[in-house]
Amino acid sequence: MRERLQHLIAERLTGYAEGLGIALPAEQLELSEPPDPAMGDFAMNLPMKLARVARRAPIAIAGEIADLLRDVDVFAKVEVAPPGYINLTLADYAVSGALQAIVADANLKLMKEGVPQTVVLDYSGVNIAKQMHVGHLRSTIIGDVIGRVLEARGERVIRQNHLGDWGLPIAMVLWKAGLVLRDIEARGDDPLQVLTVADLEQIYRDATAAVKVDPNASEEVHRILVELQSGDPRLLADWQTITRLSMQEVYRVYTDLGVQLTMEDERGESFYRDQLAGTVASLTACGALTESQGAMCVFLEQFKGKDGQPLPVIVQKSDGGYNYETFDLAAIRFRIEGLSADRVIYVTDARQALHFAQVFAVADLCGWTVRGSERVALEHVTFGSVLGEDGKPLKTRSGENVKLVDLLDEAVARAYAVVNEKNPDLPEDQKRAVARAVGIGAVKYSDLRQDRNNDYVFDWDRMLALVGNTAPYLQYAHARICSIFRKGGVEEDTITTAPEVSHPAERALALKLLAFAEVVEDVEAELRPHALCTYLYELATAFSSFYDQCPVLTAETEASKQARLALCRAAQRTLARGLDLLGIEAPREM
RNA sequence: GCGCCCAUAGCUCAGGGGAUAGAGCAGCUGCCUUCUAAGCAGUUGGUCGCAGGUUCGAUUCCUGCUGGGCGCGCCA
Repeated sequence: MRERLQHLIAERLTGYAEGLGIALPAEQLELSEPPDPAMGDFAMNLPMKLARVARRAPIAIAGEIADLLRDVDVFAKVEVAPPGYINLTLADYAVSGALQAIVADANLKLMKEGVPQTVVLDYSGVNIAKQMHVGHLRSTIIGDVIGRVLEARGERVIRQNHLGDWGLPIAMVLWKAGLVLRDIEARGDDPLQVLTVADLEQIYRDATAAVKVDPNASEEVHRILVELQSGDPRLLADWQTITRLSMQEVYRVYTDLGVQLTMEDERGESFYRDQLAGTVASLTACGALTESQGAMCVFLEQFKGKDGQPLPVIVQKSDGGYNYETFDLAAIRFRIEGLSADRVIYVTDARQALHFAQVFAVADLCGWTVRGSERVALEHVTFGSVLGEDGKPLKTRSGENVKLVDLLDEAVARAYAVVNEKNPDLPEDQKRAVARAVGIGAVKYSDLRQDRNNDYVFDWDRMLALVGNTAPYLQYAHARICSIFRKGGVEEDTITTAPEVSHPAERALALKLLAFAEVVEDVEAELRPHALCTYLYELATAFSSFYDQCPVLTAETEASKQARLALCRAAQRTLARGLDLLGIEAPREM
């Protein structure tokens, strides 16, 4: 709607602008919301911008522009307000018609025009032999929302779960896990049944403790890493077991969270093991490599270290092994050549910003990102850390952090207590389903609603809140609409009436609904899910207010009832779709 | 030392060159014989960290400072 108005107004004012000697592109027209809805539906500050170049009073220009817009059909009211605003009120038919056009589209006008891009989306990136704790939530759910939004816009998304499955920590676990596994096999048991990731974590902690005090142990672990990476069959078999054991627990969490990653998306560090030597060779071929202190490095002038000297990107360690720089470089090549990516998005915490900036620069340096006349975009989508009560980021492997499964269990338990109290007549299995949707939704939303760049201190009550600006508030609005349909015996798919927009609350709701597509566009452009949360909260607020003031089933006339039902239908579909983009369920009853 | 991010109401956060800076929580007042009160309506609460600069206009952009977080050679 906003975009259509911009073009319409730009067209109308072309002649006027030319008179002032100014070109007027539609995008340059800023249409904002007036501070008070009573002033109008849209506000334009163009007169103040023109006043500068025209060297005339803004208010006079506003008056002239208002006169030019006054006879446009879609405007019911065009008013000038000091110091130089023009407030526009749309005709009811225009609002209603625009909303009807959106609802007529199965995708609510989210799909973009043009050829889809292939977007490789790297997120979650869980570590093997480590339980997911609250710090792992962010990459997983922010990445998931980005994937859903890109797909809704029509892009082809290839998800990649870059597992931490081939580094030193794995060697630590393998070192101590061998005996445990032999023991289990001797008893004829299946390790996948009897071992848990918590066990692996304990093994890891024991190993790190041993390595700390014993230099021989450290050597042993490094030897194991080399043997694993050179294909020792026994170690590989154990590694496989540990990986599957870890991932089976990860998938339980993904399922709880409604995260769309599957085994097909698993492309961990180990996947690139046979491409590492080739990657280094390719760097040599492009003349980027230098040896320094026994390690093979790429030095980039733009990155300086503490001493002010250029910082190396180490791609092969002095012991001949590879590190995560090499894995990421190999992954870039694979994603561009093997997966035909037009764009690669990394959803990783902000602390890795330097790492990715370096790795991207190396890829550019060697021309890997050039394809024909196009350049493949490599983007790091950063996010802040989850901090402990001391204000420090949660340590990755400390083991004292709140486990994700515990957080989700608690969330569902608290939600169940509320469902049980508010809606005791609901069948038991439905109560459980609602509790899951509400509890998990609350956790995801509490993270997503905040700008991703900010750190936050982990807090149970904040993450599990069920009132105020939370997922349950949005779900509640949705459930209330469904309840109207249920009580009224309404076949919602058969609604074809135009929505009603005469009451201020109806109008506010309708106008909010008109903005859905542009918000999703914005979320896509900036890769910032919290903008969608903000919008959906405002939408739910507009609905709740409408719900309070405008009876639907007992509306004064049958025509009004039908038109309000149409408005409800639009709100319900938009809320459901918006929640779906956030990966949050929208129960029809709660 | 260099680099990145951050500072807005008691708390948690939106906003981002333009009209009286907005929500949630907490506090106070009303509203359930009428579509789910997980709600609605109202109200209290702010020198937008400090100092300069650009601009008709700065909380928003620029510079400096203060205070926090993070990163900076063989962990990932």
